[in-house]
Amino acid sequence: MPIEIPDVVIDRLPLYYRLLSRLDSEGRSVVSSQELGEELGVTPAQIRKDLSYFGRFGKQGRGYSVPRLLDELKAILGLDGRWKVVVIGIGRLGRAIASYPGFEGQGFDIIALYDASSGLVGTEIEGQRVKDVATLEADLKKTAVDIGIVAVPGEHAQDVVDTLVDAGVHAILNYTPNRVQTPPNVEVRHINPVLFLQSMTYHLKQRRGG
Amino acid sequence: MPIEIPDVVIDRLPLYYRLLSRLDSEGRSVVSSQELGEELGVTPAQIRKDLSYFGRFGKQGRGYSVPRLLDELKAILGLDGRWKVVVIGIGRLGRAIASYPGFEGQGFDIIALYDASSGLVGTEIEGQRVKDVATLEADLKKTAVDIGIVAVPGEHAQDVVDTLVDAGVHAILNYTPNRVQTPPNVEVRHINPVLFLQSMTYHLKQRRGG
DNA sequence: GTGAAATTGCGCACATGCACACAAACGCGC
DNA sequence: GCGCGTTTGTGTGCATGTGCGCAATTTCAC
Ligand SMILES: NC(=O)c1ccc[n+]([C@@H]2O[C@H](COP(=O)([O-])OP(=O)(O)OC[C@H]3O[C@@H](n4cnc5c(N)ncnc54)[C@H](O)[C@@H]3O)[C@@H](O)[C@H]2O)c1
Ligand SMILES: NC(=O)c1ccc[n+]([C@@H]2O[C@H](COP(=O)([O-])OP(=O)(O)OC[C@H]3O[C@@H](n4cnc5c(N)ncnc54)[C@H](O)[C@@H]3O)[C@@H](O)[C@H]2O)c1
Repeated sequence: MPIEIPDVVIDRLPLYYRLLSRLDSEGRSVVSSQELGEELGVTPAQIRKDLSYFGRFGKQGRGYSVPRLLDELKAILGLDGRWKVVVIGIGRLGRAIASYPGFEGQGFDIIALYDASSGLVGTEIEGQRVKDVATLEADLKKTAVDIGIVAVPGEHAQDVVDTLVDAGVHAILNYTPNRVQTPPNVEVRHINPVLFLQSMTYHLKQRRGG
Repeated sequence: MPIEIPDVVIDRLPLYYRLLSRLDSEGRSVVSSQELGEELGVTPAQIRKDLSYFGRFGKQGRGYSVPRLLDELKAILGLDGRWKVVVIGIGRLGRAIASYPGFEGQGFDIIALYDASSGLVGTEIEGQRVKDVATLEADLKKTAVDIGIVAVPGEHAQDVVDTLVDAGVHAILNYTPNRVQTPPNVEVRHINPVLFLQSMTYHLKQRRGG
């Protein structure tokens, strides 16, 4: 690997991908970095530079072929296959996640749901039988899973993550407010709406007080 | 305002705040930037510099008083009062949000729930009567609201946001996958788990393919 | 076929954010 | 009250990321 690709670039690619998907479904065949930039609120130069890390996909004087660029991004991000996902913690949030069509639609197959409550285990949620979290470890050893989505109460997050990581899961989406420790070769993303609210209140306060 | 405070700094303050809250509840009275840094995975210098934008809260040779620093952060972030929040779209996700105790516990009062479905309007969710979204505009004019949480289907997000913004709401937490346009004086945060998954798959692919 | 308009890819300069390192300040033990 | 270990606040250099500007290339009209 000659050049190292910055993480900020990787984080922007899904945004490009999403916009390209929309343009493609609208039948657009060509688009310029200018137009992409306007739509996403970033500079055209930014987009061109980001894409140039991976190849020369555009044509001068014309722009980018929408289906071509979409395919390239698909390959770069690994969205040309399907990924196996499990959800742990099928409470109110977990149920919303399990029923969200946006995951399946984007190549993420929710192959199992896990909970610890005896009242829930065995029931059907969105056509899936909820399994006992006690069987998670054994299941993971039988069937490799790519991504774990964690929606248990915060105090159990680390335990669940440890089980996932020990069984070879290398990507975790953590909905609990607790930070979890993982080895460096595991990707973790935290979703905590309260942190967003708290940074917004700073700005609200600024606007008022001056 | 002599110095401009970078947004990245503001975004880190809630992390510090959360850790300080925990330490405070554990009875800790003093903490060093070293220890804060270890816990959060950032350098001690980073933390000291961030805090120094707002004042000199530490004591050399000792560290920071936990209750003192907690109070300072509370004041800086505007968490010393309460904020009025409404949730629009009381589907599966909206219900999970409405029932999440983490908002009330941090000073965010969910004062009303809105939906468009006649089947939902009038029903009780978590002790709140679901109101008709048609009354949102009029309600906002009567009672000022600080933050709007949007959990409607993506295609209605812009409409709902326009209503909120027109009525003077300056902070929006958008759970839909659609980006929304707002004037520059409105704070918007997007929560889109799919974007996280898609950046994680890039890294997963890297690890496999090399 | 030729000139004009458009748009990419990229070198380069600038801005921003981060970590280091150190003087100044504090607490504690004796 | 003095010296030693600790830790802050900040000046400074460095790395990283962003935007500008332009040559090279392509399209299109006539
Ligand atoms: N509801 C929200 O909008 C929201 C928002 C942000 C964060 N969160 C976080 O998401 C998590 C879940 O929230 P919720 O509202 O769905 O809570 P919930 O109480 O409705 O659901 C939690 C579920 O996890 C199960 N569980 C408990 N321990 C478990 C374990 N060790 N293994 C597997 N399952 C276990 C419980 O049986 C329950 O079904 C919490 O950490 C919460 O802080 C929720
Ligand atoms: N469920 C998830 O985990 C999840 C995850 C990520 C994103 N999202 C997004 O969150 C949003 C809601 O998801 P959901 O699973 O709760 O969907 P849902 O269909 O269960 O709920 C949507 C609710 O919005 C109401 N609604 C529709 N139009 C409205 C309007 N104009 N004003 C007010 N209310 C209106 C509907 O009556 C319904 O009750 C969607 O945009 C979805 O893409 C959901």
